[in-house]
Amino acid sequence: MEEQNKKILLVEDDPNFGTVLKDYLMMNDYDVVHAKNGMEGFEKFKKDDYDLCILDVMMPYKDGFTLAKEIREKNTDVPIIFLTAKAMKEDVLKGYKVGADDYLNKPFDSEVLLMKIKAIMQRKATDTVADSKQFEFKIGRFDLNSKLRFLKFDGGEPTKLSPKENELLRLLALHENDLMPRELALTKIWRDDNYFTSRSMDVYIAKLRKYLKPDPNVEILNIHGEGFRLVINNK
Amino acid sequence: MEEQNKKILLVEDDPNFGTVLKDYLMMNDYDVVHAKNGMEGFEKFKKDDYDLCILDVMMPYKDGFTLAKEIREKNTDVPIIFLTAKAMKEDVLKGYKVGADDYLNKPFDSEVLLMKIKAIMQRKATDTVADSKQFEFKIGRFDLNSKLRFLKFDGGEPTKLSPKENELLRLLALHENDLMPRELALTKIWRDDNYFTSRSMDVYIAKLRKYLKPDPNVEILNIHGEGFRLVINNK
DNA sequence: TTCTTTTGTTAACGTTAGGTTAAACCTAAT
DNA sequence: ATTAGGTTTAACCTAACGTTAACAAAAGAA
Repeated sequence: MEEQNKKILLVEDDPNFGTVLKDYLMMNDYDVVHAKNGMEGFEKFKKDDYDLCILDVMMPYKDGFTLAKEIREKNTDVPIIFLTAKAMKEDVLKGYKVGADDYLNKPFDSEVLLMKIKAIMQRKATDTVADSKQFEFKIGRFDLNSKLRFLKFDGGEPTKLSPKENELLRLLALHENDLMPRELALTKIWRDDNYFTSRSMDVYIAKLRKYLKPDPNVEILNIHGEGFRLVINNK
Repeated sequence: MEEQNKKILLVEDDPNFGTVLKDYLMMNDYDVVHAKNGMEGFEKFKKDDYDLCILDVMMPYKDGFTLAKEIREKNTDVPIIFLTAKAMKEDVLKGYKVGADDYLNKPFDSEVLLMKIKAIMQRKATDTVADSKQFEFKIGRFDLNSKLRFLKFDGGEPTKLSPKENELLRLLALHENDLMPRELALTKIWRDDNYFTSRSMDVYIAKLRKYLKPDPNVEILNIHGEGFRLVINNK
């Protein structure tokens, strides 16, 4: 389904090589942002979160090492791979000192780069813990655990929720007693707002109402033409 | 505080080069054990815990790749650096597939090697903290010893586990009652995430469920599209 | 009112993920 | 060579999910 692709920041001043490399990476299911020089690279880096940076060493205005240092100041963890034309020892050492994760001499084999990327990403795979977001909600007599995707009534047997059910209920809970605009759910969960996705959402609202029936103090109200409202009557 | 030196297993068949390298590393405050071939390398590896393995690829009796595979069966986490005379692409790819952390072509500069070692150690320092020392788990009425790879029920006869069975159960136990993402197991244990490895993992889940059957309070639940959850009902 | 649009609900369908068993495939050890 | 242990691939089946259709009921507009 919607498995998020890994995001790569590629900073390479040679437009031909840069474009070819970008296309190659994108063909291999990476989201690539291509910056043409160090300045632009840093701007783009600040604007978004990346899973990996590939930096050319020799660039006008701001070389790869300087850029890497700036990146490291903002983020100690992003893996960095350097690309360099010459195989100079000083450069390699300098690179590792700045916290490089790997090093490649141009010209290099693209498959090798791909393997290195994979290897590096795998190392980082442990850090999935990052978002200790909000996963647990109290909804009347229900408990929603949106990480493990289940709904418990009075602490009894948990009901399993499908991804869509789960996301939708979570969105409603996030807006408890308030309007949850139709459009919000459609763009966030269905990633598209048209007649069919809208109907699909209505189907899911019906499902959720069924799940929530056991507690008469919990209901999902419709606000015609606007969206839905999860109300919890606690007297 | 007595900071323990890092322990390196160096497997290199050229006696001259091996000795020089060993001395150089020891001068830089590493504890180095030098094995002269793959066989000996594996023996030494089994006898002790190492923070890093440096393996020559071309060796008589047992080449570096084979050795690496055996090492990986015992330990999924030790960093491995390959040394090779020729810069063959196939070799490099093979190396990364076996789970190499880095790659060096002979002749190489010793300072470069040192930097690579430092870089790798640093990486491991951050992400190995949490789980590296955890080998024993209580799973309901079972005891899992993931170092010796066996599972005991009620303290009775231990069932031997294969490396994959063991690693998978360990990962599940590490995330007890919580989600163990599919992707995590695939990248950490299978080192690749595709249709087939995913199916392979499912086969192992089935095996584990069989092993765990004797205790009805222990089960592996699936969270569709996300992963698995080892639940232990202790009433 | 009557017409139109939006929402409620159920059922059917197609697709994909997962459960399980067995066979095929290594590769190290005999 | 043969065998045994471990792992992958194949095959078949069931469960889970999401979309769409169909029809009914509300709500709002005319």
